[in-house]
Amino acid sequence: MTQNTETTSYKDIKRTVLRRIRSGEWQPDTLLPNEQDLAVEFSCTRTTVNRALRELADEGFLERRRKAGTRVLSAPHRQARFTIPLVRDEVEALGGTYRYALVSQQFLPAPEWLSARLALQTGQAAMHVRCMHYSGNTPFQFEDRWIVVDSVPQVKDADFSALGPNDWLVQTVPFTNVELTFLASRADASAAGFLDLPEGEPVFTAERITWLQDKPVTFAKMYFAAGYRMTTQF
Amino acid sequence: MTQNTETTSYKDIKRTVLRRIRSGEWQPDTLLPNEQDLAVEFSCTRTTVNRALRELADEGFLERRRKAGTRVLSAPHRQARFTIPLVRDEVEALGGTYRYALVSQQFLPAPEWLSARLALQTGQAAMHVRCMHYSGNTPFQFEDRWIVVDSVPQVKDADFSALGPNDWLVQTVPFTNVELTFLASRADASAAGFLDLPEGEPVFTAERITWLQDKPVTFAKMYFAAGYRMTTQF
DNA sequence: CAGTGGTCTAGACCACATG
DNA sequence: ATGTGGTCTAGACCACTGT
Repeated sequence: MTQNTETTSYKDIKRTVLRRIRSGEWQPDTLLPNEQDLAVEFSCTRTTVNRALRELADEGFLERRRKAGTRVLSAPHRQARFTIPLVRDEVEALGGTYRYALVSQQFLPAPEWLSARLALQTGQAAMHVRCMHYSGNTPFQFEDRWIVVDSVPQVKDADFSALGPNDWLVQTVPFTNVELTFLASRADASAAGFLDLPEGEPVFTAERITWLQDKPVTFAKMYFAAGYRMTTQF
Repeated sequence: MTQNTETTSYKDIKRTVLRRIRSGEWQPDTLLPNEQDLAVEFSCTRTTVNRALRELADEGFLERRRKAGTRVLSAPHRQARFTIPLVRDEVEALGGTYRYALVSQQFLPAPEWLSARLALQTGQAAMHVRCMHYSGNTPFQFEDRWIVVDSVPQVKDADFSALGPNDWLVQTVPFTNVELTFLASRADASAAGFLDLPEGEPVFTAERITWLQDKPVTFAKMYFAAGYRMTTQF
């Protein structure tokens, strides 16, 4: 029997199981039939059932334990997954027209706080870029970014007046590790000015540090406009 | 050949591949050998290699396309995964001693903003609970929660003086859907008081709405203490 | 067209946790 | 002690897509 005829595939099984959970047929805490029985019900091998249930467990819907069996999770320990879209995509998804503007671009020795944060040598060269992302003419995000010159020598000749530093980096250097942090900060004078907020206003802020095999590439701080919410459903 | 002797398992393969990526042996954009060749290298079946590579692709390290092969992702489109731990666990993970305190518990008709948010009938009954979570004697989180009585009738007799409403809910009602939102808000008088902040201070805030099969169960707003950061690495 | 990953089968042994 | 999920094998056919 091949898999593209009327046979049940692991995706069909996932769909069916999910439907039973959402419809309430399998309430939270319900113990599912074991893999062998489900294999009979779906007329496929246990391997296929196993894959379906394993993925549903990965996604946080089921809990599986040897001997105890598989049950519907009542209080999903599910991880929240936030897609971190590119600013442009996010603006357009909200129905706006994306516009980029460079604020300043300057070649400087890394300040002490940055050296400490990224484990740089004192006074290592860095490119400091500040820029704005708009939705139409409404400020959407103010970006304050440092790029480590030793890790990205090409940045000395880069021009960020048309292409944003994030897009430029993605095209130029790969990276292997990312640390992403969310916090609430207070708008300082420049952020407040660019985002058109009173100074001291709460601002949702994301910090992103990127490495290429243990070499720090960039540190970016992104200040979002008033009212920004980061939402996920699961 | 069985899988627990010295044979390579899919986890070994994942580890090895990840090591090669992180060490730079397989730079971003590198094309990996095909599954058959890797199966020979690791002396296992293609099925096993497939599982390892498939999972690494799910986790955002690789990109796989038929005919084109498998390559190392240069700019991972990876989703950020935030584990949302229970407050108690989070406090203890940071080395603190967790302490809970009830602030107020009151049986009220749902206010208009809540009815709108959860699609309730006007004036539907709700339980309003406010409480504090401490790390030692330091405020950690202020929680402001509404529980929909029609969805959770038992809440009429619940007593939140010792057990927090979140723990109580987890033990009492299952839920199937969650919406989680992060934002930066301004500390109002009561949040500021409980968190020991100046009024108007930026506060990292999480909102959580929970449903059981389309019936809204609870709305919770959690205000974190000053300096709170939510971090993930990937 | 041909090469790559995607999936399924049928069977096996094993690890683990519960009763 | 035993039932459940966890994993592997060996082989097969298929789906997609780049050349």
